[in-house]
Amino acid sequence: MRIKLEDLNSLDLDLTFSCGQAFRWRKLENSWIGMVDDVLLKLQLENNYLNIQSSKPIHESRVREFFRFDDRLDIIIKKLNRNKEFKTISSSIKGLRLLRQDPWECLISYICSRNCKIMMINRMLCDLSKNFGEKVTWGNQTDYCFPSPKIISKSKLNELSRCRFRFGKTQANEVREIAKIVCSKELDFEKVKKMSYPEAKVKLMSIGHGIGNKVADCVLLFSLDKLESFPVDVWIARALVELYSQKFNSKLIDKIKRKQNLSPKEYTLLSDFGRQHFGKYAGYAQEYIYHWKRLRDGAC
DNA sequence: CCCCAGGCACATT
DNA sequence: AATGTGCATGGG
Repeated sequence: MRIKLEDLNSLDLDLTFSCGQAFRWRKLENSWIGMVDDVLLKLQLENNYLNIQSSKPIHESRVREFFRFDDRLDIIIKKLNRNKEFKTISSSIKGLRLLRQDPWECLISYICSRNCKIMMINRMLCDLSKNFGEKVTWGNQTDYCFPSPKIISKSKLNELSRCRFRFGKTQANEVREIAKIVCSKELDFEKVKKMSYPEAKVKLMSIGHGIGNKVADCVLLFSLDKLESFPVDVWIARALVELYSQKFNSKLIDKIKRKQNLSPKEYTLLSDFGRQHFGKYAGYAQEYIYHWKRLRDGAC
């Protein structure tokens, strides 16, 4: 199968899969390999086409949904470019798309992301999949489905904590507790998806077990269609200081430069700034700024 | 050996 | 409401 792209700037696979939004995709020569639902995909760009090979049939509409091809990237970037600081950034980053990920996998991914390097996040999620997910083999490629909430909820803490979590059994327990809450439908992603951004964020944060401001905003942006979400991590905070220093007081700026943790109020101040500044596509701006700042400061 | 990484929960002030 | 601390892995 192949999907015709709007133009050459509407998709860059390297940027989209290595910018730190999704964690289990891998590059093999000229293509990217990973899972969508229980299907193993091999993706390749060729001129204006996205070529898709899959371990079993997958509908084109599902791939379009995953890549958010319903978002007109050219129009979104054009709107964001009215901000002159952003225009400079976006001029060097073409074809970075937000993905529409599975909310359950996305939530666990960002639980694992806390205070952790991206390389280690990748590994934790691959450990989880390899140890608890269903194996998929296709030719000489092997991958694993992300384990269901049910499987994780019934796992033993000792086995779960073999997945090399940043905070060991404490974090394994968080993952398992969240799995139980998802199984019980106390957290129903389809319902959260229908809520407004503020309502949805309150709902996610009410769960606890490691879901704070940052984790909630990432899940809302990357899997629950809340494109106005503007997650603030250390990189975004530093980028905002660099780009818009005149907008913040010197105490906050100093705190960010010293790499001290932000209070909930300070988080909200920065996230609200992003939203007010960039509007309903603030999340796209966030991801471009995140990638730009990391590249600039030589993050690995 | 040192450092610190897409934070959060909880105790203390 | 702000600040401090435990969490406890593993790569550079």
